[in-house]
Amino acid sequence: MDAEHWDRLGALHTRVEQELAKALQQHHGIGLSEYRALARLARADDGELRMQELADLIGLNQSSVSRLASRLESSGLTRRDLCPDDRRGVYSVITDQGRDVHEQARPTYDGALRAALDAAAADGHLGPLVASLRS
Amino acid sequence: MDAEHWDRLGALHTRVEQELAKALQQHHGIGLSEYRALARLARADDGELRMQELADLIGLNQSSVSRLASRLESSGLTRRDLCPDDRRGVYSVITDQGRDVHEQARPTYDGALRAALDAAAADGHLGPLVASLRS
DNA sequence: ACATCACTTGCATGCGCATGCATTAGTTTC
DNA sequence: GAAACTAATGCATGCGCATGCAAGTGATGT
Repeated sequence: MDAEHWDRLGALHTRVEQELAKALQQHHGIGLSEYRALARLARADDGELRMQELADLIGLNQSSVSRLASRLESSGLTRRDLCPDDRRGVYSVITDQGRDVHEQARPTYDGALRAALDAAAADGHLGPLVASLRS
Repeated sequence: MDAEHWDRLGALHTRVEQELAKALQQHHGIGLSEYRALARLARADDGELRMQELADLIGLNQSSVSRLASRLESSGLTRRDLCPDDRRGVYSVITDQGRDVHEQARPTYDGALRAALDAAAADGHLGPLVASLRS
């Protein structure tokens, strides 16, 4: 895995993420980070996670997650809940509406992922890489 | 390759790219896109590429590349050159100083890539993925 | 003339870094 | 032991930056 191969992987990543983002934005009005946060919350116990946990799980830093939670909150997809035993802590909790949006968006996401990978596999430059990832 | 695997690949990508960016910024005062543009220009014929070519090669928008070229230009690493036979076109051309910076930065980039991948390989969650990429 | 192409520019968005505020934990002092 | 200081932790906010999209500018071709 040299710089050349990493470049190709980056190209693949960029393309696929762009397609995923476009599909989610178009069909559900949410971004990629929003979707991933909802997905993590949906499978968490009680649908809630501490901010920093969420940050680690979706690979964003703490401040980005704070703003992300604000966006989700103002869309009614999550709410904030104070941690009872440590009043510094805040839970981000998925709402019923958030679960609905996630349920509806999941097939969009999965489908767009398959489509994007298929398209990349047909690309002469990226095809072999995709094939090796799928094996 | 389902959503779960794609998530892991994204996590790996994010981590490694961050390390690469940090290393380049710290040791050479340039960002990742700047480095990649220099690398592409350095190996192009006469060290020059049309804007759109460069955009395709590094996976950025054409408008982003226009701004990227501006940044490189104001740092003296590239210059713009009008295309003689098609006056709509603009070449971005690497300067001697740009080649120097690229030569100096390349080992930093390659070393940071190796280090980041080694670190990820040691991670229980990402290790298998890195191993499969390296095979 | 009109459409197209290559690039630039205005604008909005999402991100990371540095910082600040509130809370908690640990340590010293009396 | 209680009060007071000093970190350390969890999150929010100000700021700047790179990016994408959409509209604009100028050159080319038909």
